[in-house]
Amino acid sequence: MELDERKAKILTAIIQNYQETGEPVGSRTISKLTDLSLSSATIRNEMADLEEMGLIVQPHTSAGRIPTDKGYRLYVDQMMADNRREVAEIKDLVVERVDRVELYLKQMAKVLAANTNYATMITGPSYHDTKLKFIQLSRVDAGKLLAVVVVEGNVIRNTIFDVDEGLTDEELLSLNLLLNTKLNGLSMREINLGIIKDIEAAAGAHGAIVSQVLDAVADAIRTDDDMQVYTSGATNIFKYPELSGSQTAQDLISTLEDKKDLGELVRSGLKEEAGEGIQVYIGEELPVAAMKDCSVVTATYDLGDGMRGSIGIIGPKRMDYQKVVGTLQKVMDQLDGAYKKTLAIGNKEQT
Amino acid sequence: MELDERKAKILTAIIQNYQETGEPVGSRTISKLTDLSLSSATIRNEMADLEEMGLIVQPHTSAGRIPTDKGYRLYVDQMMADNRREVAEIKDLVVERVDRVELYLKQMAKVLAANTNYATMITGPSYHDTKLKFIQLSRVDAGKLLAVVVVEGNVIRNTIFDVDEGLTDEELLSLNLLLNTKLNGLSMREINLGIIKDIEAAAGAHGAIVSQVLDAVADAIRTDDDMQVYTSGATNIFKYPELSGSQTAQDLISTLEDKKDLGELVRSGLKEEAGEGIQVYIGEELPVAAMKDCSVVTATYDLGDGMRGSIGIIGPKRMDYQKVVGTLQKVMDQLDGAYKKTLAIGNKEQT
DNA sequence: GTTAGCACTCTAAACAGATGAGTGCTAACA
DNA sequence: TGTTAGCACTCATCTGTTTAGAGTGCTAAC
Repeated sequence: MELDERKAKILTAIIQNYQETGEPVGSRTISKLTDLSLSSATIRNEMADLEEMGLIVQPHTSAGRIPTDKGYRLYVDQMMADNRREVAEIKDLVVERVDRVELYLKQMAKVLAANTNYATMITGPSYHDTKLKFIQLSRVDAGKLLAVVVVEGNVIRNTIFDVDEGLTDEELLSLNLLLNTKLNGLSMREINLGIIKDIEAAAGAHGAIVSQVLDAVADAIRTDDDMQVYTSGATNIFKYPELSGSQTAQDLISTLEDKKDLGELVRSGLKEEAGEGIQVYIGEELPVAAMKDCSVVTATYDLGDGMRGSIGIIGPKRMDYQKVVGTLQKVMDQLDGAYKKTLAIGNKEQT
Repeated sequence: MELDERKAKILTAIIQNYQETGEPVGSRTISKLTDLSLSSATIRNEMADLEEMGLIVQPHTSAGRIPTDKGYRLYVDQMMADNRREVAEIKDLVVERVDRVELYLKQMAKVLAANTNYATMITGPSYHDTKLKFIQLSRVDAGKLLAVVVVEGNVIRNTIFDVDEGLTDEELLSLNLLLNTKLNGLSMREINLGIIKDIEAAAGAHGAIVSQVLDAVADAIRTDDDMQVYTSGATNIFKYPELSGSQTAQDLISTLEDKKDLGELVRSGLKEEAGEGIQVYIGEELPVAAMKDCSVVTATYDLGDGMRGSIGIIGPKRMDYQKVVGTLQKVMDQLDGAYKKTLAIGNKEQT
């Protein structure tokens, strides 16, 4: 069986109507809705075909049809490109006084959730490819050092750690100088054994302490919870009856609260960098069981300086894919390198 | 009407049975449950009295009775002290490698939620009374300074801020020295205009920069979101049918996600330091409308060094007050100054 | 003061039609 | 050959009714 243009139109109409109403859509509705000017009987014949092809199903006899995962997949892959709707301006994208990427992302999650009416998640960037900008060791207590690390994007990390040997103030000063000279501009990934050896040698008598320091630096850069995930708008799922059925809602909210699965989900999307970076997962395609009634659209953002992470929007299968993809696309465009600018403005306001 | 001992026993029995089952409890049940060996008819008479006193109600005619807010209040205030049950050991209180109070509290929230089966929230400590331990200014970019502030408890805060004047390395060094000398051991609250003037004078030519720096320090100490609130176990509310009724659940989860109301709620509790610091809010007593079907038990923790905040446990009105209060009491005992010890261990493991 | 007995109330569950949306099929039509 | 009108059929949903059971309040007896 082949999907001719008329069938495609009908499928699109079903998907779009179901998206709005959440109710199975019948042949009469389609007959009136489309500009095909066909009777409901004809539509019925076509719908029978579409059902045979596995693109739509009836929840029960004598009910209208709803799209299957396969139907959505077809829709997303082929039909959406055609009539790309102009995306409404994103409101409330007021990002004020942000001197930390984390806050920026949190705000972004909130704004996206408010704009789309779906749940959103954003993973914090991984800092492995981010360049070191500044390292500062200071003594806090006797035997306790504070390491402050600033990386590109003015992201600040710090740890307190113990050192075995005592250091004089002068030694600390020269160690600081040494570290900054040797490491400045390098990313964590680029710091290899050779460089470490180099620094140890240069540190002379206190070479032993270097590895301790570098460990602490690595520790500081690695975000606290391995990878941070910010979620927002979890309660939006209550807006969709098919999701707020007790068990589903519970599992979903749990998943969103837990955030562990989410990181996993998004990370897997990060690897395959196909297309324009926006990916759509529909129902069973998702690796997380709790989400089998959902669709997730993910995108990879790049704040510049190697700060890359991803954004996911979680909604019912009947989510407005066009709007979501469009919004995400738009946000990505805005985000692309935009952080630095915002940062600059933010800092100016702050003083 | 007076509440004699028998009535009290019956009220207690009703509350405890309702706590377990969540169903209105009838006279027969009480008759069998208590050791009063009274017939259901007698119990009925007593229950009619209790109802008249406003301590219990029938959801509808021909249903059993459930406690009112007033009934719970009486129970919590008077009857709980008597037979304080021995609290089960708190499991999973594994606090590993924590060098930040924030993480510690997050873990604590999780553990409490898992142990009680209620939702929990913990507010981060306010640092206004915490003593400054160490301040470090460093130049990151031209015209951009990084201020790192360490307070008691090894809590580290930082900001990047712009300065108008250029500073030489020597000037920066002496400014650092000056700040540490003048401010060490003081809390934010203790830094008054006199001290600021003092420092400005001592800074000489660069006196103007001092206020900028102090602003930044204050900014750094103030936690990012004014006051941080960590929540956990929000989905536990689905375990209680009377809360998971669509609208209530939605509002509640929203409230927990939003966290703003929570801070308010807990903050108000912080002021009145009555009793042993543990307070119980029942239903309408709560200032947050979304929580009118809930009870909240709050406690104030003190990690030492002025780091004080509070823990709240949110559950249905029929929550196990004894267990919750007991658990909270226990956690408070463990927490009392325990953070420092944990911190020390954590740091040792880390190196 | 306590208890047994009984009539009464009200909820929840179970059941039975009635309704109507929607289908599939067939036959007629262009 | 594709399209349409008509019709019988299905089934979820709604509505009203019945039934069972839990629990009460009251009264009268102990």
